[in-house]
Amino acid sequence: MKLIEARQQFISSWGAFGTHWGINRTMAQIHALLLISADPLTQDDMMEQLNISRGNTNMNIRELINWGLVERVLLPGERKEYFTAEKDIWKVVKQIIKERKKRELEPMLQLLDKLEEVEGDKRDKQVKTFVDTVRSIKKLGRHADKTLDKMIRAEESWFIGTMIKLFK
Amino acid sequence: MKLIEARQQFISSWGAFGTHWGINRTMAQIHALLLISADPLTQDDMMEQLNISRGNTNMNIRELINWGLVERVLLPGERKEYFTAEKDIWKVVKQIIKERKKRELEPMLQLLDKLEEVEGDKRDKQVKTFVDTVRSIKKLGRHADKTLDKMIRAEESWFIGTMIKLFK
DNA sequence: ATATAGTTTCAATAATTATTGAAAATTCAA
DNA sequence: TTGAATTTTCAATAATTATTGAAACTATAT
Repeated sequence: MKLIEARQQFISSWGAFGTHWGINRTMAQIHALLLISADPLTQDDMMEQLNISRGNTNMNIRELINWGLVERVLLPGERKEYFTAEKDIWKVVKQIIKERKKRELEPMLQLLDKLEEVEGDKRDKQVKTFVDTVRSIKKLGRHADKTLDKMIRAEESWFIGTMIKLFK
Repeated sequence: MKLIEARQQFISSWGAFGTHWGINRTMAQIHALLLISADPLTQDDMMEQLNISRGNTNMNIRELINWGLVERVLLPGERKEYFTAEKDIWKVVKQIIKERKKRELEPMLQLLDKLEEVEGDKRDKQVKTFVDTVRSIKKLGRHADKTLDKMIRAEESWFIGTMIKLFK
């Protein structure tokens, strides 16, 4: 397979993969393109390579910057802005975990705290089932939260080494 | 907060949560409803409680069954089908991991194997960047795959105990 | 200051995805 | 069998989400 075709496939499946995880296709494709580009790219480079409009490109680049996955690079003497993605995949994964934890897991845990205090007689089967479900989700959620916290701070080598020992 | 309101909030946020992870709102809401229902429900129960059509209910129940999160229950003497969700949250999490691993992680790893064999001179900067990126994603992906395999087989108590020691 | 290159915004539109509801198929009891 | 109850399918429609492109804005060079 030629490089050009392999790149195309990579970008396209990264995009499809993203959509399965609640990330829009274009955002995932821009990320993919930057991951496999040796040098920083301009908006126009991305528009051309991915066949997308200027507005779409711009919005999704900024979203990737918000996620901490892409950064602006200023090349000396150049007027245009360039963009580059973190290439260290372990760092990328940690960054995504960090963001999703903050955006989704933490608010969910806060809600569960509130819902656990529902009024009513625990001898009522419906009340009991509700409270039990909320409690058990909360318990697992809190463990996940702590575990992910530690992962975010861990080195890849440590992580992989430990996992190998643990799960051998 | 009254039970009725708490249930409503739980269902609604479980639905919103799902949409952030590529799961459709209705499917997540049906799952939520079953999780907090003491007894099995019929399609009509769900239609009424969630205000959704028969077709939508039916399709999403079957999808939940495909995911291994819900099962049909036949009550003696009853003509109608009843449905119930696994209440053990650790089992639910393991089942979701198992399915997503099979549906998304494994095909991605297969693709990466193929893409790694791209033609071209490794001294070419573009080729090198592409291959390096593919390799590093593959490496981390394989570790994740193995780790998740072990998780799927683990007991919750074992998992939590180990994680606490590990990450204390 | 003005012109030009570059970036951002956002209303309009397109594309995608979810939902409905009625018809078809299935199941089961009489 | 027949027919009522129940489940399933799927074309049509609605709702949601993504994308465009042109205008507004900003930064920089002359």
